[in-house]
Amino acid sequence: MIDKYRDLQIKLTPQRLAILGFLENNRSHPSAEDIYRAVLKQFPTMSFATVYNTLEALKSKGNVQELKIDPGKKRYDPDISRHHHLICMKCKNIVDIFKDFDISLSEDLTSGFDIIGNSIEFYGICRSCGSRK
Amino acid sequence: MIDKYRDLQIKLTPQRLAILGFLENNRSHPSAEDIYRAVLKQFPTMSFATVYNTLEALKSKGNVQELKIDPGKKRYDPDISRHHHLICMKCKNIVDIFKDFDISLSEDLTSGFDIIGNSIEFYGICRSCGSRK
DNA sequence: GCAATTGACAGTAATGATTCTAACATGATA
DNA sequence: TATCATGTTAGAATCATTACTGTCAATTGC
Repeated sequence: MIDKYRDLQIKLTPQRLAILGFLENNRSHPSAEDIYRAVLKQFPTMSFATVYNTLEALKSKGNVQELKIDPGKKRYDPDISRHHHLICMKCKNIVDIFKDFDISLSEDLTSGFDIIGNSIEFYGICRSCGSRK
Repeated sequence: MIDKYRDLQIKLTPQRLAILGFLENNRSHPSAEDIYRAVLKQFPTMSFATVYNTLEALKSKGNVQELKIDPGKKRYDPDISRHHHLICMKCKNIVDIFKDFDISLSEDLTSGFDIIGNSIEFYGICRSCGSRK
């Protein structure tokens, strides 16, 4: 576990390992609060500051990506491979979409921007929200 | 001006007309505060509540769309035609991209969601931020 | 035309997410 | 061991947003 994250080049404290452990293989795209709540069980003194600090460290090392999908709160995705998201407009559940789309921009559309990347979000209603009415 | 917005089916008060006037042909994707500041010149008693209420009314009538691009604050786009956005990762400037991409999802990728729409964001560095270093 | 209802307004309070701060603890290094 | 950098913590501060309240103006039914 420790070996796995050694190349992150950040100090691996117990709190950070707990956060990393919670994020590992986590497909739920948790918010800072979700992470806080989960890690609180192991570390009752955990504070939000530590969660945010750790997320910031992981983000800057490119080990976690911040999702802007949910207005009002950030959500975090430990899967940094290229993929897209599908979000339920009712319950805000997010699922991953692994498919490549060709959406390159021709020079005349970039307004002089240096393009670095893109992301695609799909919106809809998930099965359980749809069947609830 | 009034005629133009009559079909909105909302009461057209002077404050609302000022907001509508500011939004008309506005390509800056303003935040609630941008709108508040702009309209404050005409209506020194304007309050944030009125800005948010009006935006909510316009949104529910489908006359404005809320952008989730900028984490920490919502931004609003009076252009409701289908288009995408390119955002500067430094200054958060947003420019419109008018181009159609074919990004439909095949049935096996939807996880049972009823798909309603999608949006594409491009990320990069705008000319002035790039030349600043 | 006149009360009653509705909707909008401004101001303010409350909330929720995030960031900041200062004190303390810990670990690595010399 | 002493020093230094970094991480943790609790709480305060901040920012965007939402909710609430009393007031007022426009609109409706009579």
